[in-house]
Amino acid sequence: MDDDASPRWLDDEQMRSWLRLQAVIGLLPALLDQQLRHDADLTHFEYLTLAMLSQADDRSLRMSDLARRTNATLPRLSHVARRLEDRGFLRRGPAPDDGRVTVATLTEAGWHKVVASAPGHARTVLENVYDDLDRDDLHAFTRVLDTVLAHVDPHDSFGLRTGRP
Amino acid sequence: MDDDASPRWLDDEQMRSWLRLQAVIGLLPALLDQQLRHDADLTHFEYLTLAMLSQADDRSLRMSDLARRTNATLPRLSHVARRLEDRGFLRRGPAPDDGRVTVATLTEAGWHKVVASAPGHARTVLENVYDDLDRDDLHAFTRVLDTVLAHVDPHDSFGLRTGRP
DNA sequence: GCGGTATAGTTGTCGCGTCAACCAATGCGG
DNA sequence: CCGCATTGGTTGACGCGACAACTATACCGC
Repeated sequence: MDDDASPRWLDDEQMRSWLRLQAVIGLLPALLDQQLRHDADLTHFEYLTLAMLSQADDRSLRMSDLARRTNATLPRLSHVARRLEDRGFLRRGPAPDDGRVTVATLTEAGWHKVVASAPGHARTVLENVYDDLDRDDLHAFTRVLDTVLAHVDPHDSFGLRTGRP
Repeated sequence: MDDDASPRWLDDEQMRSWLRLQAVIGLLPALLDQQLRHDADLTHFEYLTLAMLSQADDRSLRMSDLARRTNATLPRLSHVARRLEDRGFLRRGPAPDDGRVTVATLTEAGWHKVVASAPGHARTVLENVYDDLDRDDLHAFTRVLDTVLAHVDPHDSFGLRTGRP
């Protein structure tokens, strides 16, 4: 199956690191999801959707832009948007200038929901990831993530790597 | 909802890092899944299951142990094991000493499947994560992951933090 | 301004994972 | 030994996300 002529393997240090990375990738999202479900009755992705809207101009975004910022496919976002709309957290309407476009707008209830949920979410992130990292750790970590991102997100879909100092 | 009295927030550096970590967590698993699905017709989790069995004594493990090593719930593993058994990659049978226990054993076909898929998987991991990290990056990365793991995996379910040098 | 193509979203179907209910075997207190 | 709780696994129902098919609007050449 498309085997390389000279199959390489991870050395001991890389394997040690890889096992840990897999554990973090497996456990951290579940933890964030749990916290938000329990405290705010929101999926992490639902929270992310509302949070992105809350930071946008007029608290509104085109579905496509929202999908890009949340790293979601358009169908996925469409489903989630319907549920969030049913719960009264956002509205969807056609764009005046382009009839194909749908713009999602955060409602007042949605805004309050984000404001109420954000601190608990931030607290979870800080406690689990950043509280025990000193500045050197933090910088090294970010630099490594940037290196990885260059491969995993070659087209810079998130717009994260453009402003590297 | 259970707000702390003094809500904290991520500073700029932490936020920069967090956005990148989220991107990696969102994109890397999808990438590994794609590669294995395409090249080996296996889910990343199916591959992990077979790989763990391949490293165990007699290429056999109790379902509970296998679940722990793959970070899966028992129901999830049970479903996957049925599919893998249907495809002839593993067998399940009762344990002689304890009638409640089921032991999963890798078949010859399953062994060959792992051997055939492993190089492509390793190659993907190396190219996307480790090839561009020098030794200092690697060590710093592992250290940070260990720090994070101490929070997200407090009970050391993976048995990764016991042997830290 | 009319056909053809590209773009933006939505809807339906299917597969996987979670949760709860369930079944089977063990161990243990009397 | 005999309830009865505990442990190990499986099964079924439901929900979310991926993929494909579909609708509708806009753009483009002529």
